[in-house]
Amino acid sequence: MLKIYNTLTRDKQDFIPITPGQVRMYVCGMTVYDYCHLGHARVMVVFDMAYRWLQASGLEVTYVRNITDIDDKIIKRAAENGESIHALTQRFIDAMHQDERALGVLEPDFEPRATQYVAQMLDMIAKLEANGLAYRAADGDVNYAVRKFPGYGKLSGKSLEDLRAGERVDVNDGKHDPLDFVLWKHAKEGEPEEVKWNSPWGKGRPGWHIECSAMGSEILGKHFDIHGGGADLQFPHHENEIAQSEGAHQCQFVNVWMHNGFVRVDEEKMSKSLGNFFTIREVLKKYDAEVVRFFILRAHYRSQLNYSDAHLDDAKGALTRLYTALKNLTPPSPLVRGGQLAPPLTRGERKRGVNWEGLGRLGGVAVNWNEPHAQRFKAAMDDDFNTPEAMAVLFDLANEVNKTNAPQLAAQLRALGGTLGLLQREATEFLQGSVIEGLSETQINERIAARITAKKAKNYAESDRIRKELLDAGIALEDSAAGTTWRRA
RNA sequence: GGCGGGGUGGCAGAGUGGUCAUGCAGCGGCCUGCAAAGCCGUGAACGCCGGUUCGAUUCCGACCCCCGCCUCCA
Repeated sequence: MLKIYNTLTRDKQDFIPITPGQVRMYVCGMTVYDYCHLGHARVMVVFDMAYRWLQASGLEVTYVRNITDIDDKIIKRAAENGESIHALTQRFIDAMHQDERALGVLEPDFEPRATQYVAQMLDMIAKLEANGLAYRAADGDVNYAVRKFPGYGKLSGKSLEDLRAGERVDVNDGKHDPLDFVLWKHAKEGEPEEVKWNSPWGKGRPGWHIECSAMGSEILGKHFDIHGGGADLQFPHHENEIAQSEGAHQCQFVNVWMHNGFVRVDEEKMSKSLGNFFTIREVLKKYDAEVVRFFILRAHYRSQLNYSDAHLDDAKGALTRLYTALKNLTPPSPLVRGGQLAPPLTRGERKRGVNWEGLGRLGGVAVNWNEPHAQRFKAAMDDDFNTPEAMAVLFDLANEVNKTNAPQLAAQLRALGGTLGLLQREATEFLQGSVIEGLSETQINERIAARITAKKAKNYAESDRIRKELLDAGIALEDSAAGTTWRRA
């Protein structure tokens, strides 16, 4: 039985879908005005992991992750660049998809863009107004009247009084209460036509919070199973979503709220506002994408994760151990193409019936769920997606593989790794790496041949010299009964 | 200040009322021409102070420290 920690109730509870056998999950995605950083990578990977595990558990999952493609920062950035909003957002949406594919993140079932759901947002604002929860302020904006919604603060555990005490808000602009938030921003002079929509309240654009409420309920319904996002969205974003959705529909919005922990750098939260972020593409120049995915999944999704090169190196070493166990023992996933990390199935592929058909079927290698390691793995994952524990099982299994050389255990290792989106490549491809600086594969093989000749002549000084030379070039040699192989050091 | 989450061995990171996390690093051994990889063995931890208990890192209380949210933020 899968248990999930629910931020709303602050405890781990059995996960019971609203509709038996089906899960509807919504995750707050990116605001696309820049490249994604490692913090975004964590959201993508963490909820991709959850998506995979829910499916592996036999549930039919509808996964929605939105794109915010209208927002103050976007407008500002487009103006700075002298490019249209659409051109800017499309550019970064494309970049985001590239990053996701590299990290082995499956495409969500729906990726709605805010600008495509303005009608639904207006509809929702109208409902809120009709229910006495929204009002038009003197400055023309339509605001949510926080005081009128009795449950406000239930997610974040804050009361309106608490919030007011700690207020650092500026004096305002027509709000009845400083904590009221904007649902509809009225258009101002000088703003491009591209960011204006007609509404009963005049031309303008939607506030950020209403976007997710509207897209979520439009695609998944008024009441759905799981809503996720980064821990920083808990307040006010998710709190406001609850106020909007429950205020408009008069029913419970979401059963389980999931929040992932932050990525930190030098003991500080990594964020755009602090300017201390590493973009995914920057990191991928230096580290294999699967190493990054492994690094993220090696920590529990709710804990904080400190980023540093040393930690990435550590993750690389650990993943190398797993792939070493797989070396020469199992075929790679047939779905791996061109050395890429387990690529996502496209919607088309899934419609044609290409899917996992149960746990671990990613690469066509099925998990044997009766096997003890698989049972431990499942128990760990069912306990609030305890990926660190599940990975420990993977290492235990790797040890068994190394001892026994049993192909079925190696296949099991690969299959279990597949449920996390890991270990689907050919082992030597991972171990040797796609980019070798300085030496070509031919050159490496020439050196190895020369060393073998020297060894046969018992000229160990020369063979050791060649080995050292290659090691200095980042190539480690390994002799075995079957011959000499190499990997990147 | 309010609310929330933490402090585990050299590093990373799970977990548990009473023999094992796991990975990297260390140490000893096997294997090897020597290495590497692998295997076997091994040292090393639970912020501080009380309490409950036969026994607490794990439960309870106080204290210290750290982090996040309260402003856009994954």
